[in-house]
Amino acid sequence: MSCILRKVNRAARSEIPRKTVYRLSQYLRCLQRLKANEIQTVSSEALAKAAGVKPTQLRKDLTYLGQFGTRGLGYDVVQLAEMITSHLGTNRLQPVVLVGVGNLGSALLQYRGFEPEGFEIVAAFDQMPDRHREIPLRVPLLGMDRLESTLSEHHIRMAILSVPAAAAQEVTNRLVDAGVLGILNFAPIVPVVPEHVVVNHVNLAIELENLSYFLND
Amino acid sequence: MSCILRKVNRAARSEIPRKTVYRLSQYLRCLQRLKANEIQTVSSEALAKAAGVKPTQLRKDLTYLGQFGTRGLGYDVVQLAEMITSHLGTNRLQPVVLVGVGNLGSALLQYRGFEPEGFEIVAAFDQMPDRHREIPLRVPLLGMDRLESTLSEHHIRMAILSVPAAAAQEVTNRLVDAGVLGILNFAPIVPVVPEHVVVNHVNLAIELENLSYFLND
DNA sequence: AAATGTGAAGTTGTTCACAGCT
DNA sequence: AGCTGTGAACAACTTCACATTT
Repeated sequence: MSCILRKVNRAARSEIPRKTVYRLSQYLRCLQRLKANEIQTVSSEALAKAAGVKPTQLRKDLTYLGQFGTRGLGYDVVQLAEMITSHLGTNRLQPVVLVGVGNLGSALLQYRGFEPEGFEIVAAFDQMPDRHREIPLRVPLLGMDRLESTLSEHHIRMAILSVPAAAAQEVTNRLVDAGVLGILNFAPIVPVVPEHVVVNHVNLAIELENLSYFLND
Repeated sequence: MSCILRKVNRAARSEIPRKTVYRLSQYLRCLQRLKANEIQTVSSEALAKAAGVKPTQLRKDLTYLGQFGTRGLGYDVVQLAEMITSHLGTNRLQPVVLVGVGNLGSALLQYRGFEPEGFEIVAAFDQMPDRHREIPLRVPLLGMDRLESTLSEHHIRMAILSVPAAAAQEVTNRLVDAGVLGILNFAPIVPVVPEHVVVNHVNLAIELENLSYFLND
């Protein structure tokens, strides 16, 4: 998405750099695989290779969490994983809503990869909830009139936005007014939001286009 | 994908910075909307706002393409769009394959958003092509044994990788050996590839996790 | 007057080189 | 000996200030 697009509207809670936070998530995934294979210790070199970064960068990133390695040996897999989780994880296990169940929205509902990471899509919304869709849905699909009530009922703080460009700003406004603090935006526009709201952008078409640019002719 | 993850394995073809290339795609999308609304001229301030960047950054980015604005006036929408297209677009209208038709792969096949940007998924591959899937597929779904022949037949240069982590490296090797130069990777590992191959990463779970980190408690 | 184009300054992120533990 | 931790050097990216053009 990669890349994909990102935007963070305000200062981070702590002084951990934006990009480091991002990579910590990656490290955590690598550690989880190591743990599954019952590997107990890992060097910065090995872990960095698995995460696709340089060893020095990994070590620098980890210094933001404190000192955790054993010199001459490496890092304890379980301990390091817990360490990262405790920094990243306070906000996890969150309910999320998805707004806009067209092509992409349906696709995202179909995808179950959010759940293992602690995010549950509790409801989906669409202007035409009864429109025929080719896939069976696994969450309640509600009309837009139910948006505000559902958000407040479940104390929703995060939303996935997959509506068409034309509707994105208006829907964003409603989400923000109803208390949403973070939006994962798949719409191909950049919605205007207040300072306290964070928007991360994902645009698969741009990712492909970007990839194609970097191919040699 | 914002983020989402990215990795570019080699020097860019020209001297346009990585991040600028990325933003040029965004500018192009904004220009296309302006064009659709029959707006003929746009200032760096207006276009930058639509793209979610600062005006000076937009102007600096455009510098890499040459001088195109009229001082005191702004940019010609059509002309600027063509300009950007001609820089980004040489590699577009490309056939792409998708490997790994599980949850996420199905979701991506369902999504038709690649096509307007000139990418066509010509075939999908899976280890179990006959496994029951909940959605109807719109492209041929073939077994992995057909991978190499299809790639060479269609002169495929780009692939979307959505296989499980355990299979990702092996599939990547086969893609690379069969001549694939660019991979949009949704698998939660970083595959090792030769220098000349470019991999862009997209990880939706990490995007959500990252978003959640930046919410205030 | 209004807006672009751009060198220079500032900021952020990455890598190096090596000191310091185990 | 091996590997981490980190200040310092380096590189990339962003923003500013303002000259320049229409």
